[in-house]
Amino acid sequence: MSNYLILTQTLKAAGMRLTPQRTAVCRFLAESDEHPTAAMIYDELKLQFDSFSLATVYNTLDALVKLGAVNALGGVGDDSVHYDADTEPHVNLACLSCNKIVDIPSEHVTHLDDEITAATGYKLLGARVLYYGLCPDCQESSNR
Amino acid sequence: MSNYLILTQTLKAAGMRLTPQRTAVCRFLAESDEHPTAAMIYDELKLQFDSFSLATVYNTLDALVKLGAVNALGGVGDDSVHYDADTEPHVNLACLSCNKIVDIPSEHVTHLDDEITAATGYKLLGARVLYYGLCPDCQESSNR
DNA sequence: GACTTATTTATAATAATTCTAAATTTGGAA
DNA sequence: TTCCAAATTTAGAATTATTATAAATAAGTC
Repeated sequence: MSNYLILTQTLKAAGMRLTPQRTAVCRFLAESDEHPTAAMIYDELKLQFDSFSLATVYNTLDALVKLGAVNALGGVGDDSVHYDADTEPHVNLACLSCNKIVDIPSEHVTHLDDEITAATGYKLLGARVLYYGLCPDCQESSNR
Repeated sequence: MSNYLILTQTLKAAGMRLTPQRTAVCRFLAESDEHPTAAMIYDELKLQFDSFSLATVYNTLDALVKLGAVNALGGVGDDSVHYDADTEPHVNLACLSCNKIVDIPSEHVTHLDDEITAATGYKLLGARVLYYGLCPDCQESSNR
């Protein structure tokens, strides 16, 4: 199932209405791999509606986060929260020089959930695994 | 070497002056396992100084984070950043209901560095592994 | 089509963090 | 020690992401 359908069906299954604004937020999230902020989503989508409000963006994002379909990534360098529609276990890897964030799959991260649940009894709702470093390109640049 | 000395020596090694305010922030961080916020540190330490400013707390914390001696944990449920003086590989586990954060050691997290370096060629400089969910106590409360 | 309720909108309110400029303190040099 | 330049602290103002509010609008149901 496409990521877009997962998001919209998640909202519907929770008894929420599928308004044009909400489906637009879901589509934008699903089609982006840029980990957008609420403001980035708003700036883009307001062009598509006669009127459109940041509050609607937050409303939709909060619902998706609470439903576990989207991860909120806070404290990533700038001071706003980035959203990631990929909730499969993976590592976010940020380059401190060029500020790109890439997703990478990880053998060990896929096992973390089970390990943590077994060790603590917490009910896990989400995770953020964020590494910082210098990407290969920027390592080169800094050597020149 | 004690955690307190690591923090103060890190500041000194970076050419920063060891003022009484800064050493107090370092001591508080080193002796706390509560992952305090800037406001929590300020509220406690202002009792020890005739005058004391939140800006000084932020100044010191920002320096320690940039130097890699402290991790900043944002987006944890309340809307302020928590600080963790333990930079050894471990999992931070936050409860979204009571906002407590606990540290837990993890077999898998200790191997993540090697795995990521091998897979990507990045030069890793730091990491934050944050899980969030409901602690056993809060799961009970929400069932009542 | 009318009704009930959820949702959207625009704006105001809140609160964490950053900025600013003046006053103070620091560590080094004479 | 005393002086000096530079770093630091302070208090408060400014900024800004997010949340709350209340009136207007749209959805889904009968």
